[in-house]
Amino acid sequence: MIKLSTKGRYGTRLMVNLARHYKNSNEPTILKNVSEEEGISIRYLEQIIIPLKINRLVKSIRGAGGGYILARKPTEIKICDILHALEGSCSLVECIEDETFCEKIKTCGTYEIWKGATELLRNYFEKLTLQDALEICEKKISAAKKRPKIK
Amino acid sequence: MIKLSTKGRYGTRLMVNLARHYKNSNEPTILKNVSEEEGISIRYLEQIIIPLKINRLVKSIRGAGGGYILARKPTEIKICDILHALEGSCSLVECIEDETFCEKIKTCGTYEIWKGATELLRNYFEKLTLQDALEICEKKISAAKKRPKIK
DNA sequence: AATATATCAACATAAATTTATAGGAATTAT
DNA sequence: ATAATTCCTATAAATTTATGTTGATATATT
Repeated sequence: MIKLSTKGRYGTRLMVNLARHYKNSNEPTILKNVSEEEGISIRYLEQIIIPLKINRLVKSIRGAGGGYILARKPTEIKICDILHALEGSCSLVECIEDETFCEKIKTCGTYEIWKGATELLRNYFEKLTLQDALEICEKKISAAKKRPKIK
Repeated sequence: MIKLSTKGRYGTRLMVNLARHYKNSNEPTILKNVSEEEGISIRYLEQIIIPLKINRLVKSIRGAGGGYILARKPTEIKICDILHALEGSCSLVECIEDETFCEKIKTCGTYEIWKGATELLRNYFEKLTLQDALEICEKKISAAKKRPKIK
């Protein structure tokens, strides 16, 4: 019903992946590796990373030894920035961004409901950064190592 | 990026429309009228109302003089019920409903982020009822009447 | 200088899902 | 009987999701 698109999901995972490498070294990360680690095809990643580059969330380095790196520190990249870059909006329904989208706004009983939900989400994603995602991620990985899967 | 589907949007508007008639009389409302008032095709409304009927949010009366009526009072129908009926879930990503959907959950840094957002939304839609939508709607309509559009 | 590695770009296409329309069968009040 | 209405199934159109192809461009390594 309310679904985050694959672009949003994959794009965020791509950014978290870059953030992990960013922390370990400043070497650029190649999409081939991201593809293998995240299980997303390179072709699709190529399409998804374009808006992230346009919005200056990542930098590309061409040629052999090239790849992608974060344009800023993980603490300075909000999840909201990523979602916004990947589709230009974070609103649940078109009419919130574009009031001409639906002529019934003036008497619609649902408009305010979707607007409230959109603001909740926007506020939530404004407060979260890549750093938060990174910390969640590393916590889970180290927990998985300490408690190795039996059987 | 994060979009409410037309089923969710139209279905909720359909329910608000029924709620308005519910208040005024107990006569069943026909989809033809809803279609004209909401600007949504009858054929599409017919499809959308099926899950609402299955989930006992509306009752249908067949034949001439038939139509649809709310199964319960507007105060007793949560927006969450409607959204849930229309797709079986209110979660932003599949993996929250179905943990087998993605094998990377154990180490994914984004899972908790989407889960948090989903819970925010769910909590929000749990607290809102059709009655709330109805009140917003009537407030707007009476405001529009008092202050008629000049020009 | 040649080679290998990557991004970059512009397409094309295919599969899946969502959105929307269409035709007619079944049911019921009048 | 007739008209009104839901109910059921099919299909069309649009969009999203994903892969494939070809080749240009940039750069590190040999």
